[in-house]
This record gives sequence, structure tokens and C-alpha cells, in this order.
Amino acid sequence: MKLGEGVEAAIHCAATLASVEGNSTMPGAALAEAFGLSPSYLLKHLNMLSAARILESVPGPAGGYRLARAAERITLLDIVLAIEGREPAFRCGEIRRNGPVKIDASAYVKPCGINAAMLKAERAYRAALAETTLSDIVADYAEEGDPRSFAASCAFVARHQRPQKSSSTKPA
Amino acid sequence: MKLGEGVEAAIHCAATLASVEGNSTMPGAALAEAFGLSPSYLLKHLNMLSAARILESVPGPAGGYRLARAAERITLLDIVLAIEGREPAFRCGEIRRNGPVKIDASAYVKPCGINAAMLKAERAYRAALAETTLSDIVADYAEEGDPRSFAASCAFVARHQRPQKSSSTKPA
DNA sequence: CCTATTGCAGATAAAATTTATCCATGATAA
DNA sequence: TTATCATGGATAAATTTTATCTGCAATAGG
Repeated sequence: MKLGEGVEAAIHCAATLASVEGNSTMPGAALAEAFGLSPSYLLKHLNMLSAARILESVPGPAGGYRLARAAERITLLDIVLAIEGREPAFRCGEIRRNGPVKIDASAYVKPCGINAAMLKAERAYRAALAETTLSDIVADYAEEGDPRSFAASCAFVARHQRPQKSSSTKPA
Repeated sequence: MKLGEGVEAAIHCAATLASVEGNSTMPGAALAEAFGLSPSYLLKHLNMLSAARILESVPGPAGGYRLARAAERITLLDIVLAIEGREPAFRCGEIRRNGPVKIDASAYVKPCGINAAMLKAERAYRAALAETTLSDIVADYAEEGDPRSFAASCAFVARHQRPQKSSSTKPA
């Protein structure tokens, strides 16, 4: 059981974008620089977040990414599912049917109990992830994080965010 | 987020071994046959279960595998950790430190809030897995499963289990 | 003792997935 | 018109997963 590295990058980027003011955007290259990541690869992940309607993208100069909705309404689960896919971690291969003795398919209409137990655990995992929002992450960082690191983050965002001409969604 | 196929095989095998009587064993080849799996690869997984003290192995003819303790005291978590490893699925790469502005390491003594939230979810996952024991799986199968399939499983176990000379652990 | 069966460790290889880079294209602000 | 930026596709490198094989140690049964 393993989560790809993209998840960490995606959450950090989304949290950073939560600090961007109004409908301003931040270029992908700036986000890559903020965390020392490969720009070309990070774009893939940002793209998945866009496809999942977690981020919005604005093309052209002064373009970039911003949150597609309020940070209060973006959970860690949203991000993890966008990056890792919506498939459950445990995939039942129905190997119970592969024995030497062939039994009629009607014997397997009830779902496999093992699968059920594994999926139940995964629901617990997802429920826990759904309890934390991006705004929780940001608030925790502002309150509990080191002031030096927090100030540096704020400065970085202020330096790289780009205001947009006309608003489309929520004007702060 | 993905679990290897070995987990499914391991749980099914362990559940099968839970039906073996007394201190009898069942050869790995028989378990592979029971689920249509590659014998040489399944042995790897059975071995991990042995290393984790979930199974015991007996060498020599009439040898094979059996549970190392009562099915009531083996949880799905035990098996998943034995196969997938004990590392958490989310591994924090501390990319928060990789920004262009270098900050003293003392700013990062507090753990990353994102990591904390992800680990919290994983604890929920593991707690849910720990709630289901092998005996739960077997009992559910006996009560809720199809009688034809259950009878076939019992017959298969009866045909392949091999009694041992002298007992070491629990004589049923 | 001898032999056949079985678990075990290690080397190896095939396949799939993840990670990463590059380039051509389209949008758009200046 | 130009420079900046997101997008999508093609591609490749790296890593992990899956799978097989071989030689070795243990042992029940003759």
C-alpha cells in the first residue's frame, strides 16, 4: 500500500493556492519552485486537479492556477482521489472462483466477505480524509507552524500571485 | 493508492488454513491450486506470513503451512502489514523545506500538518482492518456464503490437509 | 541409509507502473 | 506581434510488482 509522491505535491500546492488573494492565479512554474519539484512533472498533477474541478487554470501570460472553490470545501479526500484515482486500494480478483472444482456462477452472487471487510476499512480511511479541509491545513500552518517558515510562504505567494482582469467565480 | 494482489491471496490462504484441523498442515502447492495461483509466487507471500509469525511452516514430506495462532487472534491488519510492509502509505518527503528561500532547520521541528492529517486517516484505516479477524471471515463464509462453494472448500481442505506426528502448539 | 516431498533463499527476468522530460499547440495579456 | 502560460501527446528512464527457476536444507517413510 503506497501513495504516489504526487499526492504530497498536490496537497502542498493546493494549500499554497489557498493563500492566493481573490481570483488571482499562480503559475505552475512558481509552485514547482516553491517546493523544489520538476515543473514539467508537477504540471501533470496540477492538471489532474484541474480535471477534478479542484483547481481552475487560466491560460496566457498572467495566467496560472487558483482554487476552483473555497478552501473550506476542498478536502484531502478530494485531492487524493483526483491524483490516485477513485478505485479502491483493494481490488478483489475473485480468486475464490479459480479453484480446481468448477462451481456454477450462481454460487458467487453474494460478494466476497474479504472484499467487503477491506472496503469497509477503506471507507473509514476516506471518511477520515474527508474530515480535513484545505482551510484546516492552512489554519494549522498559520497557528502552529514556525513563524519564519510561514512568513516566507506568504512572501513567496505575494511575489508570484498574478491578479486577473475580470472575475468569474468568487471575488474573495 | 493500491494494494498488491498478494494481499488477496494471503487472506484467502490464511482463511483456508483456519479450517485445517488441529496441528495439521497444508502444502503451499495445494493452496496455490485452490485459488488458481502461481505456486512459486504464492510461496513468497506465504513466506512473508511465516516471517510475520502469522503462519508456521513444517518442512519435509507431509509438511506445509498452518496458522501460528488461533484464527480469533489474527486480524486482517496483521496480514496486510505482513504483505505490504509496515510503512504508512503516505510518506512525507518534507518538500516544504525545498523552497528557494532556505530557512534554518529549527523552523521544521514541528511535524508537517499535512503529514499528520494523512497519518490520522491511515490510523483509521488500520483500526478498521484490525477489527476483523480471520475467524470473522470464516464464520461469515460459513453462514452467509453459498453452501455449494462452502462444501467444496471444506472438501478441498479435508483432501489436502496432512496430520503431524507430535503437536507443538495448540492441539485443536 | 535412501528417496521423495516440501519449505526456503537467492538470482533472474518479464511486465506493469511510476516518474520525468520534451515538444507542438492554443489561449491571451501587454 | 510577441512573450507567457496551460494543455495534450509522445517518449523514455527508473522503479516496483509479478513471476519463474535453481540449488539447498529438513524430514517422513521405507
